[in-house]
Amino acid sequence: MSEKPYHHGALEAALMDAALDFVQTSGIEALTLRDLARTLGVSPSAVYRHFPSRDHLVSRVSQAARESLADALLEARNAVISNGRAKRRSIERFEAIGRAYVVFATQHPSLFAAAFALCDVPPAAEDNPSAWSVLVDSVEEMVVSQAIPASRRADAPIIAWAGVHGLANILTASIWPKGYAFDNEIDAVVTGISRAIS
Amino acid sequence: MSEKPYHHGALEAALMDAALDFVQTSGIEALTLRDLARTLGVSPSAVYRHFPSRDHLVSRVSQAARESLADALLEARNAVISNGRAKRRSIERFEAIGRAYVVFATQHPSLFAAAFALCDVPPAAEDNPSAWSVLVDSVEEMVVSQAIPASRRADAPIIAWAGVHGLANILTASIWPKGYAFDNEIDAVVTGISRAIS
DNA sequence: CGGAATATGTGAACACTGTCAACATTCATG
DNA sequence: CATGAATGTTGACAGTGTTCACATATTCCG
Repeated sequence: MSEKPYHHGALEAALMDAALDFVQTSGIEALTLRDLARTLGVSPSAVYRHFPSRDHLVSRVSQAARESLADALLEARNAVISNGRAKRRSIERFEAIGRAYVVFATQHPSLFAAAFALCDVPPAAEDNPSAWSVLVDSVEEMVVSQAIPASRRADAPIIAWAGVHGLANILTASIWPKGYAFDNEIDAVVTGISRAIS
Repeated sequence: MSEKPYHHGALEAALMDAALDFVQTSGIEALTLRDLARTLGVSPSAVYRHFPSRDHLVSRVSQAARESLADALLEARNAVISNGRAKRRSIERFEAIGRAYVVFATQHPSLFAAAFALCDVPPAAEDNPSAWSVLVDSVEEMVVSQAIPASRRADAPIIAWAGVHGLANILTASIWPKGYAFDNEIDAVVTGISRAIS
């Protein structure tokens, strides 16, 4: 029945959860240590027992966002029902990943922005491979299934990432030329990427 | 000989200049009204005689950055020496624009980031067409010279913008998979875009 | 010309932020 | 049980955007 135990018990995890919630609704730059502490019923300086600075907290949130994105990509890849040959299946998976990337950005714009917000605190060394390696693996699958020539093995991931990342940024940055509809252009870019790496 | 005239004379222009200088070296989020006022030898609240809020100032800086970018694109386009046919020339111009986009971003990363920093204050209605219309015009030139099929007229600008914008963001956001060199990938993406819209 | 209206700059305040040092409380481990 | 480590609090500091009352210069009109 103790109303307020002196120790929270799991502040670090609670901070991460609350921070992620807040970022999704208000954007990462609006995230405030004092707000966070307030909603958790905790003093502002308590945060410093778990994060050396606000930037470190933001960096962890950013990392979590990247993992969310990677999960969404993998899920989309695995959701592809493929009754065709390996060649066609590899292409369908690749395009599903590309679409999922842009869809994730439009459905969770603040999270997506947070995922790639450049923070002063560098992310942990081996942290971003996840989404990247999903892409690289998908390209490799296309190579072995002979959907694309092996000579494109190196460049294809960059080309693909640039395409979907650019479209995602354009769509979420409210810089959008009039007269273009979202879904049509997702298709245009994804199929364009497929042509580019064929 | 008056050491400090009460009125600055051209504060608004001076503010814009100083702000642009500052942004190029320190990034737009580090820009501070008080710093700005300090370097201009002026009181912080003087800024409010020319900009309703910091966000409006930032919005103007962002707009100026976009104009810089558009200028760089046009310059690159016009620098193409074309002794070939119209068809080949249109492609060379198009690719020069694409390269210039990415090069601008890598040479002025803070300015590029500022150009597309989403600010709470919406940019003036017809402000971003410039860079966009350079691209659209270039695509149109390729269509009339029959370098690309007319059926791609609508999608080509989006595909191209997504590609170079994505690469530019990836290169400047310090999210760069190891083992890839900048220049090689600029080439890979630009030529990839050309294939995508052919 | 001269005075009034207007434009521009100043100073002091307000609420807010991240951060830190000193102190309080609880937990864990000998 | 006692002692040190872990965790949370309080109060402060400098710095921020913003506003309000006031000071000064410029412009404009009779």
